[in-house]
Amino acid sequence: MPRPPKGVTIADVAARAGVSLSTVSRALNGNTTVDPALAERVRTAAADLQYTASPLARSLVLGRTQTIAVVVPDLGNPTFQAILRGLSRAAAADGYHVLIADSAESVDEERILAVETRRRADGVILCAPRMPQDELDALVSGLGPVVLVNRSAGPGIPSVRADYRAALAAELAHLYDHGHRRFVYLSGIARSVANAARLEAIAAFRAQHPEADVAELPGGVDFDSGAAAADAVLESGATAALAFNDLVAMGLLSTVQAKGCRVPDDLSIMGFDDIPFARYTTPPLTTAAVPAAELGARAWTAMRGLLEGDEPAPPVALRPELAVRGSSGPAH
Amino acid sequence: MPRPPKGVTIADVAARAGVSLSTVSRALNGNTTVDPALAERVRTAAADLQYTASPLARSLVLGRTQTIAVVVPDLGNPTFQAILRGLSRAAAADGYHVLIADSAESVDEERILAVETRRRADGVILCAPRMPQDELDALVSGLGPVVLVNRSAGPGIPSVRADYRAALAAELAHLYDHGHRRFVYLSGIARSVANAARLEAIAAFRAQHPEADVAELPGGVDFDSGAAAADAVLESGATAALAFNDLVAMGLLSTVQAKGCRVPDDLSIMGFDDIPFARYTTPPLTTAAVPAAELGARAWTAMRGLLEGDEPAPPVALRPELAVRGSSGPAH
DNA sequence: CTGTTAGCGCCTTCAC
DNA sequence: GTGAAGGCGCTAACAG
Repeated sequence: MPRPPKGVTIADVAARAGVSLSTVSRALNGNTTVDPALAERVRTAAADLQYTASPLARSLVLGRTQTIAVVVPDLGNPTFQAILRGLSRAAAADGYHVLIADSAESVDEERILAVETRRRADGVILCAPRMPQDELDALVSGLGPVVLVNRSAGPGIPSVRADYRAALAAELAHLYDHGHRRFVYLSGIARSVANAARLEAIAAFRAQHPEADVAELPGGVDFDSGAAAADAVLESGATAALAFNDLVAMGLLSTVQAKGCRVPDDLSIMGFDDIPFARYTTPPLTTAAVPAAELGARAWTAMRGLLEGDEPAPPVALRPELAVRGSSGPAH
Repeated sequence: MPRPPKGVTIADVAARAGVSLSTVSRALNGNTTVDPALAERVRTAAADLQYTASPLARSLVLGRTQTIAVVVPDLGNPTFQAILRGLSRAAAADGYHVLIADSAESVDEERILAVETRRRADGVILCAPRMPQDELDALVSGLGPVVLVNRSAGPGIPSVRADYRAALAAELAHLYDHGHRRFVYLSGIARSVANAARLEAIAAFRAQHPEADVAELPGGVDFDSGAAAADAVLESGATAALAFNDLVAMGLLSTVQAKGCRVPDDLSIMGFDDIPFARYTTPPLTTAAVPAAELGARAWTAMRGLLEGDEPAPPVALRPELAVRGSSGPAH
């Protein structure tokens, strides 16, 4: 029902209203002043025919698609889902559509998809955590309107990110204040910027608290990596474990408990991200709440600015808030 | 780097190769037989100029966009995320792009978005669990290629769904076989088809086992609704609770345990969906594993068939598999 | 204020 | 096999 019967074009409307194509175009776009009587005739004709201008034809002539592309490494990752959600709703509120592309964690695909989707959209919002900096720089340089999520690349490119460094620093400080002196950090992907930021925070912490001991344990990004690290964590003698993200923390939490370790009495565990289920573990997971949906919304805001010809927005760094829950407590 | 400097058009390629526009078009599309030598010249010219045909112009003249639209009620819902993920990857494998639209749980928006995105895409895949059947029928009738997820609407409209009825029946049977006779079902949204399917399964179960008692408790779809139902469940005297979905089950699980109820000894709890975290609760949640990603992939397959002019694919109903984990056990 | 004329960039009959 | 011309549906100069 709600669709134009076959292919009603602007010419049909013009014919029915007894005016020219341009008049229809103008009346419908409220562009130039059109005689109110004619405008009305056009509008009713359009309504009768259920006419809507073809977005394709419009895009071609206007040079803009009212669409933005979003490239993410994995649609299955809760963080990107939240970003996408915030982004999508913010863009929709401004009448923009969202084209998504899942690179399946492949850097090559990320590059290809960015270029390809760019041609169907007015700009691209890029989440490319693993792409080497030089490749990223090269990519964005020729891409037109780009907003980076959790990355940066030169002053002209807006970037929204979560301040991982500050967040991990807050976690460490919180634990330190509660008497913890021996920590273990389960690192994520070694070469990611997100991991680098965590390491910076750790380095600063070590400098500030020479008596504290922060061990690093290589790991992955998922539940299983956390589970796999359980023995090593327990053997380390640490009283507190900081995981690269909530999934890792949950894997660790679940596994150490199964081995008889009491959380938080024997071991405090902190995650990172505050994915929806973090509050539902037993005990609920203490974590740094990354405002992913807001990150997405901010990414859109920056993109909209670019599209409207504003100066590139300054980088925004959202400070994750510490969500203290049951998985962390004082050291014993 | 990887982008055409400004706006390289087919004419530029033609000029550089010393041929006509048509030849370029043909050579690049491998359409008609083109002199191999010329074709090669065209290809190198195109490569030199980094030329790629404008998808917009192509879409306009060809009448297809190589894009499909997906309308979901909430991008934040793990089930739709999984569907989207499977869909997106399957479509990408066939060279199609995905335009997403989040209706924010609004039926009105669903309708509007479906119509609107349809014009920018070759077809739309619709997840509209709450839309009344008559509205749905009216909507799809004029929409062109449509595939429905977890809904159906007439023989011409392909539909992929999870067989919720069979799945809940399997859950009930499993519990019954383990000695349970008093059940409580936490219903989801009353008017949803997904809930109706569950109720059918319950009705059949009651008919088959008159001695069993299945109480219904009205509820919602999220963790909090499950938590809120905890007291009522405990007071009901049931030995097994079946939740509308995993979120509800997790809320219930967490809350009854906090009240001292032992799971599964005092109460067996079963969820529905098998969202990624279901296996990570304590104890791990028994649930019916809805193959959401495959549902998405199948939706794409059906859509591709439509796009290629095949007969509408017959409805597919994927039978969720029972994932028996720690939250369920024999009745005591 | 309105109609006519060019394109936007591409593909596809038509003649050659 | 190749080029020239027309048109996909629409908007933006131009006249009038």
